[in-house]
Amino acid sequence: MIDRHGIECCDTVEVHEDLCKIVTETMPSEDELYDLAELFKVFGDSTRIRILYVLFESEACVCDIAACLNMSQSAISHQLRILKQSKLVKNRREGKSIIYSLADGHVRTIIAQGREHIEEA
Amino acid sequence: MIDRHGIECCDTVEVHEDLCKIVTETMPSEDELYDLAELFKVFGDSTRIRILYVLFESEACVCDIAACLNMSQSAISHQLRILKQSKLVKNRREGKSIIYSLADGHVRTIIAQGREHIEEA
DNA sequence: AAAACATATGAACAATTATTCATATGTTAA
DNA sequence: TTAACATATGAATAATTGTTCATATGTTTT
Repeated sequence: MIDRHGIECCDTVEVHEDLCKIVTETMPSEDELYDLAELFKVFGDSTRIRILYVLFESEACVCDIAACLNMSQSAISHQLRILKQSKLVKNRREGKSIIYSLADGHVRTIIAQGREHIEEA
Repeated sequence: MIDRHGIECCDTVEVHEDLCKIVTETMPSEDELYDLAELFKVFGDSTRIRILYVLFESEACVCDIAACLNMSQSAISHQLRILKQSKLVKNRREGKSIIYSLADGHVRTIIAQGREHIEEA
């Protein structure tokens, strides 16, 4: 049995083909897989996770977050942009400041599940 | 008010300092933040997500997974190594093959939450 | 109006990473 | 033992990404 890369494959052909059939049926679309990976990439940076932990406690403006995390305004602003693009965070203007807050309950759940996994392992 | 980067910060000093205090208390340790980010990075690649979707259906050997996803054996093997390091996947030998399977229920939960978030947005 | 404040953003650089290619390791069959 | 099979892995390359620096945008105060 030869796959499309020209590599011979192991001999359990029946199981093999059944599995491929089921998988191609249940696998999300290319677009959705891409979006999913993009979403998890956003969680894959400790600066962004720290920002989310700040917002777990309270909404906050950019300079508050920067001060709490002891990082530059620019770095935080760039990261907030990414968090906002993936709709994990929303913002509103209040005078000169822009106040950021969590957009969604999923953020907490996803991070909680991640921590559980790590603690178990 | 000047933060440690020498940038002037906004004027709401009281709220500001209270928030910083609470945040530093509730924020996980540096090590745990790093581990968390590392874990989510693993989900942040569509090839690895596809591999997980294969394993949602059934345990499978490397060449089965490669064939299902139409990718090279080497690419899949490299990615399985990363999935195993983060304990999302486990393996056992069976003759010439190495059979991979999900290590944990958290994998399904985390991916399900991710999909929910995307569908809502 | 100008000055000060708060945030956003483009360019650049360093660091990380996914895949390919070649090859090594380990298992089974002849 | 030798050949074939299944998987793992090191090196190399291309692509992505986080931060800094400089500067732009938008708001408020004087």
